[in-house]
Amino acid sequence: MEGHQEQYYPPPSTSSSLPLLPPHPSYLFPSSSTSMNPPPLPEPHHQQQAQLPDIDWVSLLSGHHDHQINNNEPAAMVEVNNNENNVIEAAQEEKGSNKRKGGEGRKISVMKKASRPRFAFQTRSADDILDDGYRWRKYGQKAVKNSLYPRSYYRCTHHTCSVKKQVQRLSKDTSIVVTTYEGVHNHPCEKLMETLTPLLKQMQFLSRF
DNA sequence: CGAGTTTGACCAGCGC
DNA sequence: GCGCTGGTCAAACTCG
Repeated sequence: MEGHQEQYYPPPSTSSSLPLLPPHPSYLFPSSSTSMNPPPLPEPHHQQQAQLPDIDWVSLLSGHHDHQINNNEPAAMVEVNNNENNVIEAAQEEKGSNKRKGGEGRKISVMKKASRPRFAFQTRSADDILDDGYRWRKYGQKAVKNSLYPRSYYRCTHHTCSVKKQVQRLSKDTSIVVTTYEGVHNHPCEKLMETLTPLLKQMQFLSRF
């Protein structure tokens, strides 16, 4: 686990009743529909403790399933802050020249994985896919050990954006969907722009008077 | 026909 | 070294 620094939301030591929210688009956009209802915020920490089953967050975030979190409190949200470096772009360039399935490309993607911030959070939803305002393309699905439900892998469809997310439903509580975001979008959210553009125009119009 | 999804194959990392 | 597992690729397929 070198190069990883895990942060928990909320931090185990805090007594605040509301969790800190990571800068994540799902908190800006409605889920599961195009309505403007508030997005599904994580429940307060004490409620999480009472209701949610144990989740192997380390496994979720690191892709490794044998580790355990020492802290006994289940986290509502976990951020893994890695050192941001420029491996990503270098990797993408090299990836383009690599036509082989797996192989070197795989090695590069692992480097990428170790260098990007990741946020995991869970929501209660009947739908696996949260409508977070961005467009995603599914590129894989895998059966996961100790889980009845497969894990789905998505990539942001924006051509300059390499953000990924994993979506998995908990087998212990099938109403809970765990979403792990990897990376940060380098472009505005399409739905946010769609929503705000007419408002901004109206504001500009009104500000003339 | 283009964009997105499905799915089997491949590879790397890790534990034993 | 081997087997297991997670993550990714890419051809085939589906859908609007």
